[in-house]
Amino acid sequence: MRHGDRPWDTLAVMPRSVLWFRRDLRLADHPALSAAHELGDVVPLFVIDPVFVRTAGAPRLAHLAAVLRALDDEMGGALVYRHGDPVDVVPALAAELGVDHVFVTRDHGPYGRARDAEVATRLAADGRSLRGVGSNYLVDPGTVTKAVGSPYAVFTPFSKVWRPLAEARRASRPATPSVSDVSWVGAPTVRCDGPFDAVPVGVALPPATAAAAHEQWDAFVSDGLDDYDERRNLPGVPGTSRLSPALRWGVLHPAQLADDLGPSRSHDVFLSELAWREFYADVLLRRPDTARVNLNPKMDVMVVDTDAAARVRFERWATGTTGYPIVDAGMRQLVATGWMHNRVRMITGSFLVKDLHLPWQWGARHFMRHLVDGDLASNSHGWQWVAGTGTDAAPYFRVFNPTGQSERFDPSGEYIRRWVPELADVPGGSVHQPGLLRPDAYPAPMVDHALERDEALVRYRSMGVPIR
DNA sequence: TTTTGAGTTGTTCGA
DNA sequence: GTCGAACAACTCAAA
Repeated sequence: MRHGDRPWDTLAVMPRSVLWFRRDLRLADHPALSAAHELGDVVPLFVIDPVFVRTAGAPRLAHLAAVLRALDDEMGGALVYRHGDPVDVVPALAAELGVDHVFVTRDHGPYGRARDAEVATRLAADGRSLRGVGSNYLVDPGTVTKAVGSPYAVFTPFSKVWRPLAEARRASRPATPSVSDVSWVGAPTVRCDGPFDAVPVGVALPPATAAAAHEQWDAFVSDGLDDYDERRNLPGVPGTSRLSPALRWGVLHPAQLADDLGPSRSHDVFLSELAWREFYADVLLRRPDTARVNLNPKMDVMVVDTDAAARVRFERWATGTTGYPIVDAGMRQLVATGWMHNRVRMITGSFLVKDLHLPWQWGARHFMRHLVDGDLASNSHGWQWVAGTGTDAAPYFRVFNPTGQSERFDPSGEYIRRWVPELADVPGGSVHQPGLLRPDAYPAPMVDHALERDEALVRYRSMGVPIR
């Protein structure tokens, strides 16, 4: 928008508030929207924050752009985009519009909380307010505590407290105003431009519209959810909902998924996965530094490799040329599509930490750059779980065997053949055996798993301190 | 107050 | 091939 160009002056109605969208890119089941709507006409805003654009890979940006386009369409093209640091942009827009309130869904991440605190301060200096309503979770991070008030560091006790709270949240939520009831006050002269328009889209992205996400969920509920317990671990079959990107951006709220869950074992396992997401958000809220450092400080003395040779090993891992088919398949699926099956996230993660002896932070950063569903809390603590530095109560000697995992969870080799095309002709189960595969076309295993497993155990034992 | 038992996702070895 | 033990020892709630 050019300086001095004030489209608001020509509007027939005066907006009463701004709804600043961040990770809540939907119109249904949206408490902040409901609250804003009660005050009157709403200006919907999305701020293109250079901090995000800088750190996000192409599929991530492309998916976000598609989601925003879909949301904008639902609002009849009213969505207002602004570029820049929200700390400057949001108070400036509120002043320009003369609105007293900026509504948001509360953000519980380290960056989001610091940003929102600063925005709130700036708005308050002007006599305006930032009003946080609702969250992207069934239970707000920070609510689940032990009897003494301290947070949980182990999942199972957390989830026992979480479940009834989640059910209460699911059962009681504000009515969603119908889209036609909301008076969006947009500005047609303010277009989405800049980095988003230049995003190359060469991969199949997750559903961007709320309708498509709901359709995908309904399809999963009718065909998949009942077998979730068994099939979720098989990367070669569509046994998961694949809705993590929709949850990441708030195209769906987890309450909408929980609505359809019953008492069966498989449904319960799915609810547990939602609980894990909320557990990790809770841990990161209470320990914002654990996106970078070990949750368990006793693990800080653990020796990891960071020299030039380590960087070379990291490159082979990142490019999917380790010579371990299941690892390479996963790493290539990640880069090609912006998504990786969860079972394979664990296998590739374990390989980076325990076979290559690299810092989990290197793997976490790579995942965050590429994952369309990349969520700081789930990603950081998923990695810490694999590395044995985080919330896992199990001892350190749990080391994944990439070949064994491959044989167990991709027995037919279907997943491997899909993502490692040079092995497409290798028949049946022989596709799991590294070192015996097309030596002309496929790399030999870069390390010997048995040796590196021993090396990892030696390093853990040599810390000379209790593990926890 | 102290003790006890279970804890997302594992592997290997030896009987 | 299947099965239990060993790996080694923290957190948390219930008894």
